[in-house]
Amino acid sequence: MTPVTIYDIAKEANVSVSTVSRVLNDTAPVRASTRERIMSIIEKHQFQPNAQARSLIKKETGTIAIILPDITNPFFPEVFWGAENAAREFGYTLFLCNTAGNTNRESEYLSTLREKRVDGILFLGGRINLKSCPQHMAQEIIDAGKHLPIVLVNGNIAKGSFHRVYTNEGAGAVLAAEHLLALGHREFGFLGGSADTSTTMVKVKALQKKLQEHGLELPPSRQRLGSFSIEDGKRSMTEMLALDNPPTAVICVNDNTATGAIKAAVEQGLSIPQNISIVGFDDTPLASAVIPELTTISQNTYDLGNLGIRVLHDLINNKNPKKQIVLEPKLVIRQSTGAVPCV
Amino acid sequence: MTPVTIYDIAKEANVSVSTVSRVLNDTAPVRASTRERIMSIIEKHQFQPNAQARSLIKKETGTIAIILPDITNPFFPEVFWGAENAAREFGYTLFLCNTAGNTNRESEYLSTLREKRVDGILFLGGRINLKSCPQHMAQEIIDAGKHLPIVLVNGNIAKGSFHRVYTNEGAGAVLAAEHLLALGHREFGFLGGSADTSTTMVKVKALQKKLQEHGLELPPSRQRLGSFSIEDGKRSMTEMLALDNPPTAVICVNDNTATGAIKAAVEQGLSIPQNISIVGFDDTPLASAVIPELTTISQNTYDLGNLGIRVLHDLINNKNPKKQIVLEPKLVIRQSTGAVPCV
DNA sequence: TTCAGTTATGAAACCAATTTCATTGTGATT
DNA sequence: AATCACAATGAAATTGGTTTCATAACTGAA
Repeated sequence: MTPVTIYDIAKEANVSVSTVSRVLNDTAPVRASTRERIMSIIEKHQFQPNAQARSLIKKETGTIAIILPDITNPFFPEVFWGAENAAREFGYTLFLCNTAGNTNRESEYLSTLREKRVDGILFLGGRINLKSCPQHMAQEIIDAGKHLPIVLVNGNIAKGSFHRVYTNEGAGAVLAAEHLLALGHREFGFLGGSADTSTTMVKVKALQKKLQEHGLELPPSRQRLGSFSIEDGKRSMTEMLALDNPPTAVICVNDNTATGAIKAAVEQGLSIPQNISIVGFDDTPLASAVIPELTTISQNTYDLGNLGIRVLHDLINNKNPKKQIVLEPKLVIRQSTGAVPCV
Repeated sequence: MTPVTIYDIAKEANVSVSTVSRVLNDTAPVRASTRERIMSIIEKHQFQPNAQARSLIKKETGTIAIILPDITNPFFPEVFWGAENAAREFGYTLFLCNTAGNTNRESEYLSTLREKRVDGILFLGGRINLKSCPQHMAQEIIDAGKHLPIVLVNGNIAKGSFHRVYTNEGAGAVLAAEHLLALGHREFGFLGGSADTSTTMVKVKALQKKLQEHGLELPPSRQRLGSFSIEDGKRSMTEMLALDNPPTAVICVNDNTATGAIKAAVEQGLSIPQNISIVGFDDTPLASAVIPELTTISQNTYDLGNLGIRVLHDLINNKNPKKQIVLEPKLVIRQSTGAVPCV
């Protein structure tokens, strides 16, 4: 039951623990015959050195944590997958910490992770995604940052000096707008997300600016915020369709809400894209699963995680990575957008 | 930069480390004034005890690993979420390990996790989901099981004596069949999954048996296996619709393939459920996102993870949990099934 | 006042590895 | 044969905590 230790191996092989350690880590020459004898004893007992003891002295755990709001949102598993593959390259194991948008949970995890001496933290969403995350609200994150490397993905903290990897979401909103403008649309709507998240407001702002350039506007009645869920997208879209002047083109904060929007439109007897065009965001698997398939803005989700870990790895090894990496989104045209309907 | 240790605290407070440890763990009475003095020094330095050092002597890490095939498959995030909430109750942090169906990766993770002395492992999919996972193929898992507690979720290993939590998937297939039989269907098809996974074959077997009871059969031409993806579901469904005698009711291995099936049917100009009925499996978010919404078999995905951790926790604490927990699936009727079309 | 029983504390052992330093053995060079 | 370089190994310190054991100080009862 009690696991065998390096001392047990040493004893059975009639050598000192130093020698066993050398065999284990190939850190100094050991006579071939001795090495083989030790190895066979290791095999026999299926001995595995205790990583706790090792990291105690090495001052590194080979462990990184990913903190994110909601793994059941299909955007995040893709980020995780990108992160995990990079982590594997460098030999890290990953803690996954869901905060469920709960600030307490965020703080708790931050504290636990510091106790467990993770080598670094990849932080997505939560507080760092607030429209403005003021310093006092992010104190635990800033404090944690003093003790270990942290990389922020798709977010920021006012006055924080964290390394960041993020998508230019404003540019994404502009891509969507340009696509719809080219199709002749002039009546726009925006759907989903909550007003205190930057992922929402950055898009709204960029969209408004772009429309203004074309002498168009995005009236408050055609901005319906809320949460990031399918249900909420559906509800909001239903409301928007009941307006006196409903939009002919709707841009959504993510694919979830866009899916909800499609459902609402279909329920109202509308055809997509004949009667109304809908654009999603993120290009999650949902985008191509839905009928009609969603035109959406892809944001290199996999790379967000993958690059995040690479930056973190450099940070851990004092390699001075670039402070910011900005990824440019792409427009993916599918079936949910088309020419403006004739009036 | 170098983190402060319990020795630093002790020195600054003019006490021994034992006393600081007592304050930290409340393991023996400490004079109030001393306690306060120590506490304030701890606060001042934001001292956090090193969990590595602690677990070295306590022989527990407060860490559990979840091994699963593919976190981007929407079934698994829900399992993880259930697991995480139970884990939090007991104070565990979770490693997440994606194997991507790769046996090597599975073995590697198993080895790393043992080195890192996780308190236990929750194992889903992968080898344990093979139609028959023979002992020699699962040797690493069995070996790992000798050294630490493992709970299998939705899977099994021949001759292994692991604790298990799983859904009665055969019963789920029967529920789907009964629903469709009641709607008058007599021409059935089955879609998706790979022939060497038990999650696929259990359903096929149960379905065949049920149909036989009604004097019906499931000919090989109407069983199209493959992978678990949307794309594959679509491809298989297209093939099946090209048969001389296409089915009027199709049961799918999961919601992904069912979604693919819907897309294929729609592409062929069929209406659902007027021309053909489709049933999914798992009740993932996809099931209610898709249009028409999927009739599907719900398998208490959240509980699978949540109960899995509870069993594991009992196992870790020698509390002798039940060897098996079987969850019964439920039929969720939505829009993708209807009466058999008149001939 | 003395004795027992707590309360409060420190010294040192322990956990399981790595690493430094010292020592011995070996073969090659002069 | 003496010297040197390096191969091969062990003893002991170190990492940062927890825990046991011993002891000093205090409290209340006899």
